[in-house]
Amino acid sequence: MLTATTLTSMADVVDTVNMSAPESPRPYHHGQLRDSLVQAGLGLARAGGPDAVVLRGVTRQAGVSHNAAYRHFADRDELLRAVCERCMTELALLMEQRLASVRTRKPVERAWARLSAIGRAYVEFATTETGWFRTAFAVPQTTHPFAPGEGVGASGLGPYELLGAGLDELVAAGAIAAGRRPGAEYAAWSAVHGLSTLLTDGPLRTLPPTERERALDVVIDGVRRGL
Amino acid sequence: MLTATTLTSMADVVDTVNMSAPESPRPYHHGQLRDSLVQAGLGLARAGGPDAVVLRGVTRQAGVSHNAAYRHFADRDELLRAVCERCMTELALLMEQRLASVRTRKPVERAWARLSAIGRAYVEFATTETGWFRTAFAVPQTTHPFAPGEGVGASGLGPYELLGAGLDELVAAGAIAAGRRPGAEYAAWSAVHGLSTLLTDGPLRTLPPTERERALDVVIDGVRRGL
DNA sequence: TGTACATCAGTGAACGCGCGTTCACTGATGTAC
DNA sequence: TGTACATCAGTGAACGCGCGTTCACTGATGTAC
Repeated sequence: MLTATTLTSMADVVDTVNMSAPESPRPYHHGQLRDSLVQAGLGLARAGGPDAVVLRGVTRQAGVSHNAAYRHFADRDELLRAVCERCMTELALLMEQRLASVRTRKPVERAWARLSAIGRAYVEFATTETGWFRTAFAVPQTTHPFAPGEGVGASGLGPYELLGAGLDELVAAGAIAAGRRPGAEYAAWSAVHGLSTLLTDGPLRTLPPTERERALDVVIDGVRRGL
Repeated sequence: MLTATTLTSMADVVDTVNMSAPESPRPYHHGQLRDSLVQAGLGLARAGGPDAVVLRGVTRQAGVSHNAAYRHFADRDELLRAVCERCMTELALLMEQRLASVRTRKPVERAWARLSAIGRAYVEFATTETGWFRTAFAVPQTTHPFAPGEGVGASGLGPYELLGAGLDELVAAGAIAAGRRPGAEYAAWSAVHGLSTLLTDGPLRTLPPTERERALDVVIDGVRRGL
């Protein structure tokens, strides 16, 4: 059940929404307002992070009166939740995309390359789509995090499950001992998530690109050695 | 130049500010309003994070009209910056405190224990003082991050320098090869920072305490093995 | 030591902003007969 | 096939909130003579 588009095509969708609104005077009944509002929210999140996802903003972009949103969302939180989930999906999609381009065939080498791709995609997403990255993790506190089946990519797996699968592959390929598998998510995930937040909102946000690359190499290598 | 108090005493200070305001009718000239405002900001940050540090809030708590703040800060950002720095100081102080209680004498063992203490203090701060932790890293974007001498603890070192010193000790003690030292901050810092944010604002925020401990162990162990 | 006066540190009222949310409403749609 | 009517999906005006910031002001302080 893939509803979100890929990274590149997403920009087009958002632009389309922006541009078509003033052109053709929409009929009284919008038809797919809910989708349009989430789409608009995605655009706002991309540029300004979770705080930019406001009811009046999305309705404005959809060319509709502000309280029309209440026909589709109970309140702002419900809208934000929907947008957060889509951001998570975008992350999953990028991870899948980067995973798919791993060419190596040798099992052990391949398993490591895939884990590395997962981690690098994560950091890539954070640095190139900072607004979405921040939004993906800004789920309203009332929400139970990571309900199964939410924010999943084309494979039906979310970012967290993709990481888990990557670690499983490592064991299956004999790259790491099965005894090292339990809890490995914590180490790997913490490392890439930490680097991501340090580079985007944190004290490393002014790091020049070459140094960013170096930091990424060190972190990915650290995870591998740590396992 | 140690201005901030320790973790435990800080609560008392904030409470004192809260309670003394209505009791004694303050003279027209406050005397140390700037300090009081930052102190109040620290209290707000503790409970509600960076967004809670608002001009009208700190002046309210200091028992002063809202625009009195403009005698001491150019705008809200300047106030927030001051509060952020104090939060960073609190983090440094906790790290120093936990470092000081490392008893082991054997050099190699001691160096590892000290690095572990640094990492654990970091995560402890994030989970027990979440508001301060979030605020410490919410420095307004206009600020250059980590200007030297800012947010330092009693030793004159900030959190980042403390970590660097810990890694240096590891080399000095012969616990790790000197060749592994460059860039090691990135790996270690990313790991503990990532776990901290996942546990506080992220998808791991609902993890039960015992599982949190386990995650922390895995991450700290992963850093050590990674080095 | 006394006094005029500049300077400093507060006050209180007001403005404008954008927001979430509610209200009574109206136009469009679909369904039962 | 035609029509009454319930239901759905929008509209537009309004409320209240808390915020940052500015304005003209006033009380307190300190300093030059």
